[in-house]
Amino acid sequence: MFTVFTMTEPRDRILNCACELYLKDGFEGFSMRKLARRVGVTAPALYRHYENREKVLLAVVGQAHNVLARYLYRSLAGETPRERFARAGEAYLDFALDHPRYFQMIYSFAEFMGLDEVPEEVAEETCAVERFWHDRVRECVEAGLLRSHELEEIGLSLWAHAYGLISLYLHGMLDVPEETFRQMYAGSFVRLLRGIATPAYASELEAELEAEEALPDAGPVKPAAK
Amino acid sequence: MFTVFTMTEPRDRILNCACELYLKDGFEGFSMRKLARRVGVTAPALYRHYENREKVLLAVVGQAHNVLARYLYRSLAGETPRERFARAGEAYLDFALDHPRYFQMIYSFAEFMGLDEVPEEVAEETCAVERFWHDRVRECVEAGLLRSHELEEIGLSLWAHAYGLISLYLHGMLDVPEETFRQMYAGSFVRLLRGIATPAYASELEAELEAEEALPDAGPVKPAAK
DNA sequence: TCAGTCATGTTTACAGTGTTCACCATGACT
DNA sequence: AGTCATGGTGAACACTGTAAACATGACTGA
Repeated sequence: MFTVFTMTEPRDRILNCACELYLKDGFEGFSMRKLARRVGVTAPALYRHYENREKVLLAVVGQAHNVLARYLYRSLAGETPRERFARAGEAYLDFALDHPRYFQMIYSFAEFMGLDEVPEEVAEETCAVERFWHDRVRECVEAGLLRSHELEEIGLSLWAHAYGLISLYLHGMLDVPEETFRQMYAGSFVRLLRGIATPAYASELEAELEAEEALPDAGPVKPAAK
Repeated sequence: MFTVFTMTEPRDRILNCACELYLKDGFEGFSMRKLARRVGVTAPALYRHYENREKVLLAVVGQAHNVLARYLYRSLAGETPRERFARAGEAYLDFALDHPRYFQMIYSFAEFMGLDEVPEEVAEETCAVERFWHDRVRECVEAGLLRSHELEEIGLSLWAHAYGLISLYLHGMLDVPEETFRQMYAGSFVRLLRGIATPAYASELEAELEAEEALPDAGPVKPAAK
């Protein structure tokens, strides 16, 4: 028995194919019959392993969250709170640009399925992302970089801002090339940062901005990340 | 001929019913046969007036944009740039909370339909919203409230931030009651505002914040709107 | 060895979808 | 009176998600 594929549990084989199919055809093009063909089986067989289409896609959302978690986790390799913070912002962007369909899936699943409540599992995983942001903020508050007022809500501001920018871009509302968007993301990040930074850190950012303006074309793209 | 309804063009009757149906059943529940029943006609008849389902929904997106435009337009009644700016932020929020389905439709249409390009008409109308924000920002820059650097991108920051917050809330990711969310929106708005305000306006905001903290429960909910 | 059970598949079927086609009524204009 | 566009109909096609009934083959206990 050297063939790994036939060894894998049917549930996992289906999930793998479901991810492939979703990433290729998107939500609209995802049908149980197509999935079955890909798995090499007829459609009703899938119902032995997943209750229905919704549950299959729910599993795909889980995968999407796993991938996001890997990206975010990597940012913890940063050595200072400040660096971890900046890297987390980049990681979130990288995830969204590398896996746009996963990004959309994470946030639009309920909308797509026509549910008016987000399923428990999804809500939990989303909550984890929120906590991750919150931890990065708390660290920076303790390091004297960010204001301590409304600690809870600062994380939300950052999250919403990043999500909003990315979402508008992915929805095709911005109509700029990817590299340009990365710069806009970084720039916008700094603007928000100025609003939540302690006076000390804010004036530091200010200095970086002025230095950048002195040599406008050669300046660093992401001052906050340095 | 006193009956207005039978006088209206069939295209408009269909559009009206389509809006009703979409607002009631959402995207997932929107079918041509249901629409036909509502109009009082069989499904194929609809194709005399609209090329296909996509075009019908495109018309609904147009309606959604009209409603948004009305909300934004009202904010122009503000007497100073600063007030118009604050009112625009409120109007955007009001629209989203009053018509969540329209709000989602505006930004998720292409995603829902499985298109990878946003249709021309939608792109244009979205562009108009962006310009509206841009105008509010420009006014405030000229009035010495907002920094003049990166004028273009400041509008984007504001738009993305507002969109992100609202979108997360509507997707059920925030799990707070509406009134709480309104306060979070206002608070987050001020945080970003601090990052894009001129030093003079920023210190003014700072003063308001401190005043609010002096009497934490009785303070105004939206200092930026006053 | 044999009967039984369980996991996993298949075939068939149903109701619903978007859309097309061939056909038919009606009312306006030549 | 005849023509023609307008706006409707019913039947049909190729899909969809999903349920019910049935088949098969591996594993188990007697």
